[in-house]
Amino acid sequence: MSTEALAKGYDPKPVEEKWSRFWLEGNYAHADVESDKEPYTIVIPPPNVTGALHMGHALTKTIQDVLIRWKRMSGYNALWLPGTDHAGIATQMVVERELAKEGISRHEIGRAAFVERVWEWKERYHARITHQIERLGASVDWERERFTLDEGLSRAVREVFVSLYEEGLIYRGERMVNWSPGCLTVLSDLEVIYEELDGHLWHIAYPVVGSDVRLEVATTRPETMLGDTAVAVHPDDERYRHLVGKMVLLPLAEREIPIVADEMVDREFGTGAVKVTPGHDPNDFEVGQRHGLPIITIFDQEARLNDNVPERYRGLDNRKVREMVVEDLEAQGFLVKIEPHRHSVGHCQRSGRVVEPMVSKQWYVSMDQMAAAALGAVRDGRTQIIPSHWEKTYFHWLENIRDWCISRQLWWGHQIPVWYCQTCGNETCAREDPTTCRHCGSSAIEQDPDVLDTWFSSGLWPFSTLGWPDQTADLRTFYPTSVMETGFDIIFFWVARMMMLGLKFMDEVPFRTVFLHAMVRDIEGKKMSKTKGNVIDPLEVIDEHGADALRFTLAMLTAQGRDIKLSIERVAGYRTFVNKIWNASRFVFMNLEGFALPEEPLDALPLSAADRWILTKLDETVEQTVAALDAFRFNDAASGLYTFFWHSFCDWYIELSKLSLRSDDPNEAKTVRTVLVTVLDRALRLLHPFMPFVTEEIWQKLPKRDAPSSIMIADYPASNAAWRFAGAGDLDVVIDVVTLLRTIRGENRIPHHLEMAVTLVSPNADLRRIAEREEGHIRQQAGLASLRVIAEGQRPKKSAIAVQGEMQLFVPLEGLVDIDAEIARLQKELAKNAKEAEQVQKKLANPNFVDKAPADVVEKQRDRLELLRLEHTKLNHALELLSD
RNA sequence: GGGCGAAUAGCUCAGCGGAAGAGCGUCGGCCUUACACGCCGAGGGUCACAGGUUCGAACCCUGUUUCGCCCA
Repeated sequence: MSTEALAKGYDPKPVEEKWSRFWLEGNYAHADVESDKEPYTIVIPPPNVTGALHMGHALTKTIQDVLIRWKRMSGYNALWLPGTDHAGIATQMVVERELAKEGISRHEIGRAAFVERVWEWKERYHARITHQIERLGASVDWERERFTLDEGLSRAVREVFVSLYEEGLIYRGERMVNWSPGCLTVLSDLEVIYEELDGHLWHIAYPVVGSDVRLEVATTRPETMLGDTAVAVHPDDERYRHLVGKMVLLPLAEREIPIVADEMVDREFGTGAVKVTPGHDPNDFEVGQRHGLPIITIFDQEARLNDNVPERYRGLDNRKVREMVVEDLEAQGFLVKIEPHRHSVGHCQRSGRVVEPMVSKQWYVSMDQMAAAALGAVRDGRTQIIPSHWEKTYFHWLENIRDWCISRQLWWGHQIPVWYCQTCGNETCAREDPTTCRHCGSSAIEQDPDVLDTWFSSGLWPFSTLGWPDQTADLRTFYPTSVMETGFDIIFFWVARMMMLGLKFMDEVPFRTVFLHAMVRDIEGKKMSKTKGNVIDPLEVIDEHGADALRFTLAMLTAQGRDIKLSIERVAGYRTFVNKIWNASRFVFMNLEGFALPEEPLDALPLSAADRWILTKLDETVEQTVAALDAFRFNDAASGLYTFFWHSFCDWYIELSKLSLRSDDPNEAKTVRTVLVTVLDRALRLLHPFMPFVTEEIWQKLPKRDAPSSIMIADYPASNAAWRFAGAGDLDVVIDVVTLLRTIRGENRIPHHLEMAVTLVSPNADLRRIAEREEGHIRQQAGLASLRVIAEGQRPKKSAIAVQGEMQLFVPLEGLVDIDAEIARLQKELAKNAKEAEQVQKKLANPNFVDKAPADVVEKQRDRLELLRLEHTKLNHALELLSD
C-alpha cells in the first residue's frame, strides 16, 4: 500500500515513457500461442514503412487498441499483430526524389543498386513509424511484427501467384490500361482518381473523301485525333446513315479513315459523330475491336508524341500538342467551334498527372470466381460489416468487378515470378527460380521485370503474417482474425481483396467483423492535407497534451458513420478529463493514510446511501460500457465513462465522502475509504483501454489484494447483480434537494458563505425519513445552517420556495432575497408547469390515445399529470405566501 | 447518370416511435484545503422544407432543397 502523494497536475510525458518501457520489457502484449484462452485477433492495417504517423493512423490504432486491451483484460488470448507495408509506388518515388537531389536517376545506377538504396531507406525509416505507434500506447505484439517484403511473406506472395497462374486465374493480356506518365507505370482502375474539371468541347470538321461534305465531330481531347483510325456514328442516325462506309480525310495527319456505324455512339452528345482513337480511349478500343480498326499509339511513356504523328509534333508533351493541334486546325479552317464542357478526368493517385489510356500487355487476376465467394461470405453473415450500410458498396463493387491489373512497371516490390524464354518464346512460372525454360530447356530465359501491385501482397496479410503457406500453430490459433478495423476508403483496395484471397487460400473468411471507421477531418470538415496546411500532427498533440487525451478525444468523436472533425482545442478539452481523473485519484490517496483494504466483502460493511448509490451507478456504467464496446459504439462507451467519472464520482460521491472521511466513527471512515478505492480501481480498469497510461500510473499506486503486475492484464469489470445495492435510489432525494437549493442560491445570488436555514415540507414519510437521515449530506452540499423536516405545519413567510413533486423547500431570507424577483421566478415556473400540464391533459383527453397506446404509457402520463397538478397547487400557494 | 450519407442549441455532435440531450462556447456567482485543466447555477432549439402513416413522429414513408462521399 502506498500513500505517496500525487503531483498537483498530471504530466503525461514521464508517465508515458515509463509505462511504455515497462509494458515492452514485460512483454505484456505478447500473445501465447499455447494459451487455452479463446483467441481474439486483429492484424494491423500495415502503414507505409517509410511513412509518418498521421491522424488517420492515430484513430485506427486507438480503436484497435481499445478493442485489444478490452478483450485482453476480458480473458481472451488477444493478439494484435503489427507490421508495415512496402508501399511500392510511394516508396519508390520518394527514393527516386532523393536520388534526384544527388542528380542521379534510378536508371543510371541500375535495378540492383536502386533496390539496395530503397532497402537502406526502409531500414532508416522503419524505426520511425514503429516508434510512433508505440507512442500512442498501442499494445501490439512486437515479436510478431511483419513486413510485406519479408522472406516469409514473399514466399506467400509467390505461392499465391503460382497457384493462381496454374489454375488459369492469373493471365497476361493486351488491353487498354491506365497509364501514369508521372509514375511511368500502369495503374489499376482503383488507383485512378476522377475529378470534375472545366474543359472544352472542340468541334472539328473532317472532310468526306470524294465530296464537299464535311463531317463534324466533337472531342474533349483534340490531340488524340492524330491517332484516329475511324469516325463513328450511330447506325440509326438518319443524319449520317448515307455516309457510313465512306472515308474522311483526317486533317493534320493527312490520312484517310473510314466512317463506321456503332451502337456505342450517343446521338445526343456533341454532333452525334465521334472520332475513334482505339489506341487511347477504352470505348474506342472496343469500337476498334468490333470493326477491325488498326490501333495507333501516339504517346510514349511520358505522354510525349511519338513517331506515328507528323514530324512537327514529335517529342513534344501531349499538353503542348493539344494547343498546337487546336491552333493548326483553326489556321487550316477545320475548327468549327469551341464550347465549354465540364467532364471528369482521371488522375494518378500518386503523381497527380492525367492518366492516359494506352494499350499495353499486363498481368491480370481473373476476379469473377473469387468475387462471388467474397460476396457470399458477407451475404450469409460469415463476415459482418459495420456500419452495415457499407455492405451495399461492397456488394456493388464485387458485382461489377473487372479483372485486376497486378503488374507495375516498378523496381520496388515482389518481382513477377515468370520467365520468358528467348529460344522458344514460352513462359515459365515457378515457385523456385528456374534456370531453364520448362518448355524447351533453354537457359536463355529472362524474368519479367515488372513487380506486383502492392495490394497483391497486402491482400494476403491476415494469413501471410501468421506463417502461411506453412501450417503454423499461429495460423491454426489466430486465423480467422476477429476484427478488421480500417478506413472505408480502402474497402475495395484492401478489404474486398483480403476477403477474396482469404477465402480462396484458407477456405475461410479472413475476419469475422469488418469495422470501418470514419475519416479524420479538420474542424471545418476539410480533409487534412499538407498543401492546405490544416494537418494536425498526432505526435505534436501527444507532446502537448498526452497520448491519453488524444486517444480519448478520438474515441469520443468516433460516432458510427460520421466523419470526425478534429481540432486541437478538443484534445485540450479532454485533457482536462485526464487531469480530472488524476486529481480525483490524488484526493483519494490523500485520504488513505493508515488504510488497508479490509478483507470482508463490501456488503459486510455499513454502506451509506451514497456508497450504495455510487456502487450501483458504477455497475450500471460497467454494463453500458461493455454493451457499447460490443457494438463498436466507442463514443457511447467513452462518454458513459466520462459522465460516470466526472459527474457521478467526482461531483457527487467524492463531495459527499468528505463528510464521512472526517467522521469520528472508525467504521464509517473505513467504509468510505474502501468504497473510494474500490470505485476508483474499477473505474480505472474500465477506462484503461481508452487511456492506458494515466490509468496504469494511478492503478499501480492503489491499495489492492492479489492484483497482477499491470492493469493491462487485470480483469475488465463485469456487471454483476451483487453490485446493485438496495437503497441506492435514496440518494436521489439528496441530489434533488441539494440541486433545488443550489438553484435558489444561484438565482437569488445568495453568497456561497451565507448558510441558509431550510424547511422541507412533505407528506411523504419515506422522503422525510431519508431527508432526516441524510441531513448531514444535505447541509454539507447545499450550505445550510439547519434543515427542518416537517409533514405539515407552519411555513416560513418571505421565503424563496422550491417545489418538486410532493416536496416543498422554504428558504427564509428576508432582506437578502429580492421578493419581486422571487415572485417572477415562481411565476415562470408556474407558466412552464401549466404548459406541460396542458399538453399531457390534451393527450389524455384523446380517447384514441387512451384506447390504443400501451397501458404503461398511458399510466405514465396520468402519473405525470397528477404530479404537475400537485406542483401547480404548491407553486400557487408559495406565491400567496410571498405576497403576504 | 447511379448509389450512399448528412441536415437537431452559437459550434461539434448523441438520440432514431411515447416528457428535446451532451461536450465546448455564452451569461451570472464562487480562489468552498483533489482539481481555476476547477466548483455552483442559468440561458439557449417550429429537430432543413412540404406532404403522408400513426392515438402519438426529431425518429417511419414519399417528395423537395442544401452539403459531403463513392461508383460510372
